[in-house]
Amino acid sequence: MGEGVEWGLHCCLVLAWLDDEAPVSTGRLAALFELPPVYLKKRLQALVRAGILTSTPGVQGGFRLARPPEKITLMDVVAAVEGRDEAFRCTEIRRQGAGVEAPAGEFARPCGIATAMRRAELAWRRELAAQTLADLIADAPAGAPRRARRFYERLGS
Amino acid sequence: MGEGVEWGLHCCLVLAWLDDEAPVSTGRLAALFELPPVYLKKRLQALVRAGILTSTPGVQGGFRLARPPEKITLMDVVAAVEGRDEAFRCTEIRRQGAGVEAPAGEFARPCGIATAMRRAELAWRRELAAQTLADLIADAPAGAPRRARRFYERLGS
DNA sequence: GTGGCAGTACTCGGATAACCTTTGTCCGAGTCTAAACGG
DNA sequence: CCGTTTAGACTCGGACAAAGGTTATCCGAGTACTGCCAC
Repeated sequence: MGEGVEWGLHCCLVLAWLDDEAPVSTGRLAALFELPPVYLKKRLQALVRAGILTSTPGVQGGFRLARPPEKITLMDVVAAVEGRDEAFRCTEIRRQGAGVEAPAGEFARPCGIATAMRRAELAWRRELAAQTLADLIADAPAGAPRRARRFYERLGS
Repeated sequence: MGEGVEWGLHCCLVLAWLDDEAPVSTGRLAALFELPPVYLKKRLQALVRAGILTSTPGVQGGFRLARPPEKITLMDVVAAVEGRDEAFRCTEIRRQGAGVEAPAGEFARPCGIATAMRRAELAWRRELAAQTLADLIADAPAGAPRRARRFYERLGS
């Protein structure tokens, strides 16, 4: 899994901490975590396409959360950054080789291996969908949001 | 996730179907699914290193299951092929940027994001560990094992 | 005829290239600010 | 002094290279079979 997921989640968390007063630019977000600014922007654009963030162009522009944190699940962010297709991809090799002699009806039911892998991946998705940004905010250390705000305001000077 | 997982699982299933009469060579396994033989061998070697398969060199050599199918979980195969490290890797970016001003004790507890991601991944692993090769055998179509054996024997001619 | 032996063919194992996804970077389109100018 | 205009600078957005990982391949070490030879 790419590092963009970690970046996206932390950025969303910071955006929630900053209380949506004004859009936060890529440079400011990158400075908050010492990340490469331009590449971070590329990843945030994926979140914009998924409808998790909204972007406002122009000077004083930037990103902000499109929904309240309670309405954004970790699954949303992961799917936006990493893609919506499943990790395990069944290529139906059971039909090749020895499978070409099988009656066609045998492939009506999905491959058992694909089913098992999909079941596991579904458990993963379910767990991710059960956690929202609001839950992360609740579990975060108490001082972190305040420190982020102070750091952000000092950044403007 | 690489395609080697699908290949490895199907090969393990075939090895179980063939009843462990004799080692099955890479070429035979590749023919059973029309896969590139040499690259398939590379992936099976990973299963050997993990102790899931045993390999016997020499003519008439090949691979066989190291344990009965009830003792081989999908998690074992996936971990052997794909690696044992977690998909989400926390790089502790919370300590960078605004985090450098935080008191050291704040980082005693693990990052909430990493915890949430780990929880989801644990659910995935738990689901994979709950399914064994024997379960896949039970759910497979009845005719498939017999057809695999016939195809395999005709391959020797 | 039978036991031993050497040759041979076939197998796994690890080291070696090609392709592709991911990572990282750049420049153009659009927008708000702010200063300058005229009334 | 105030409204308008115009230049500027900063932002996002998508198109463009470089790197690491995965995919695919080749050659070397080892083993069992097979045919041959000696006894």
